[in-house]
Parts: sequence; C-alpha cells; structure tokens
Amino acid sequence: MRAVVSISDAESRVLAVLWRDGSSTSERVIAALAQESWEVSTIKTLLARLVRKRAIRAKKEGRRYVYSAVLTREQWITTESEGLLSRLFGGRVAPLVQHFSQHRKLSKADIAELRRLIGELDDGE
Amino acid sequence: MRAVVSISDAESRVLAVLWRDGSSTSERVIAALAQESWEVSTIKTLLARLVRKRAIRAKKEGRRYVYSAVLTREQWITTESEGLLSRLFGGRVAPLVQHFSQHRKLSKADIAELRRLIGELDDGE
DNA sequence: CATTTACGTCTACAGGCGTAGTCTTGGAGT
DNA sequence: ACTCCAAGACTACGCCTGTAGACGTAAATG
Repeated sequence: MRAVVSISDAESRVLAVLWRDGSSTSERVIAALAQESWEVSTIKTLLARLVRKRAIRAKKEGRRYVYSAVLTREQWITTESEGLLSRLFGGRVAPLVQHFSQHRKLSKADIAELRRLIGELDDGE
Repeated sequence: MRAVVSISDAESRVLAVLWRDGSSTSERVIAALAQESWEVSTIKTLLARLVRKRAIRAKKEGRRYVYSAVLTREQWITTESEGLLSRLFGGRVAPLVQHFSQHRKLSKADIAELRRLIGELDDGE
C-alpha cells in the first residue's frame, strides 16, 4: 500500500503536527499551527485533503474526528529524498554529498558526524 | 539576481538539454527530447515558460531563436537540494546521509566514495 | 426551548503545471 | 509571385495547490 500520492508543502506541515503530537482533534491541530497564521478553514481544508489522499485517518470520536497520521514521517522522507536524489543525482547519495562539499555547505560538525556515520556503517554492514 | 522562480519537473528536462548540448534552436531541443514523446507544441510551451522565468535566454538569430541556459545546473541543483534539506533535515547534510544509511540505501560503492570524500574534505578544509 | 458555537463539508478562486491545439507570419521552394 | 511550412505566439483546459469564505447541523449553554 505504497503512498503514491504526493503531499504538498502545506499539507506536510499539517502532517508534521500529527507526527509530533500523535492523534489529535482538529482543534489541537489548529492550535499547534498557530505559528503558520492560517485561517481555521485553511487547516480544515488541508486536513480534508490529507484524508482524501489517505495520508491521515479520521476516526469518529463522538461527534468529532480524531486525526492520526497513516503515512509515517519516515515514509515521507524516504519518498521525498529519493525523488530528489533520482532526479538530481542519478539516485546516488555520494554525488549529493559531494555537491554540498564543493559548495562549502558542510560545517565542521557535519563533517565530524559524517565521518562517524561512515565509520559505523563500515562495522554494521 | 538569485533565481527565485521555481523550475517545474517538465521544465527541468528542457533545461537539461541546454545544459548538455549548449545553445540550441528549438528544433535541436525538440530533437533532443524525442524520448519524452512530447508534442512539439508542448516543448515550445516549456521553452516559452522558461524564457518568461528567465531561466533561459532566447537570442534572435535570423528568423528564429537560439536558446541558452541562464540558470546553471549547479544553481538549480543547489536550490533544489537545499530546499529539500531544509524542509526535511533541518538543513543538515548528516541527517540525510543517516537516513539513507538506516534504510540501507548506501551501496558499498557509495560508502567507499563517501569515505573518500570525507577524507579529502578533511585535508582541503 | 432558543440561541450561540464549533465542526466538518462544500464551494471558490487565482496561479502553477502538464499537455497540447490553433493562429499568424515570414521565409523556402517552385 | 504563389504556395506551403515551420517557428513562435496565443489560447485552452483539467488538475493541484494555497488560501479561505459560506453553509448545515448538532452540541452546548443560558
């Protein structure tokens, strides 16, 4: 049951709330999105679209719904980043890292963490 | 003069031709995109949209135009991948690599190349 | 019970995108 | 000179997206 549907940017911000806070009523979602300065109805629309896309589920609880994520953050990240990787870098991770390294986008901390990751990989695999 | 405009997927495939083949007439672009099985007018539309976005330039040469990329592949890749990085990984490269490593998306070759890159970085910086 | 309120649904609308047809006009060829 | 073609310009159209107002209805509250 792969999530073939694409999640728009605004939708992903709604999803992010459910990933972080777990199942929530629309009220809670709306409260959590106060920073976005969206009208209430905008958030309702986004929730409805996410339900239609089956990225979230709306479970009736009394007279209102409790929304919960169906699509996991991991799945979403995987889809998105693999999409970019295949479109831009032939599906390979190394060229992407190389790109950033050539554009001095890697901080010392990044480099250190990358080195650590690579080290672990060696052992694990 | 940052390219604030976003390049759509179809548009990027047209751009790719100009990146690869350099300045070209629409005829050449159309020929190069035979694989896409697009109607001629579709490609013309995409060229026109790219011109409007100033991602490419149309220099009049006799009665027709010669199109050339203004937006470089590097700029495009940078914009796209930084967008993804900031949306999904807080703008950090390491978490992205970690994501792929956790989903065993890294081949031996990837790991080897990453190790080499990291090594070089150390020296260069 | 009457009214206010909150929730979810429906409708809207402009702009981007994928995809493509039509129109105009200036050359190319006869 | 006349015809035909191709290049670019204009138009189209349905779907997605961002953004939001309007509506119906059931629940809460006075």
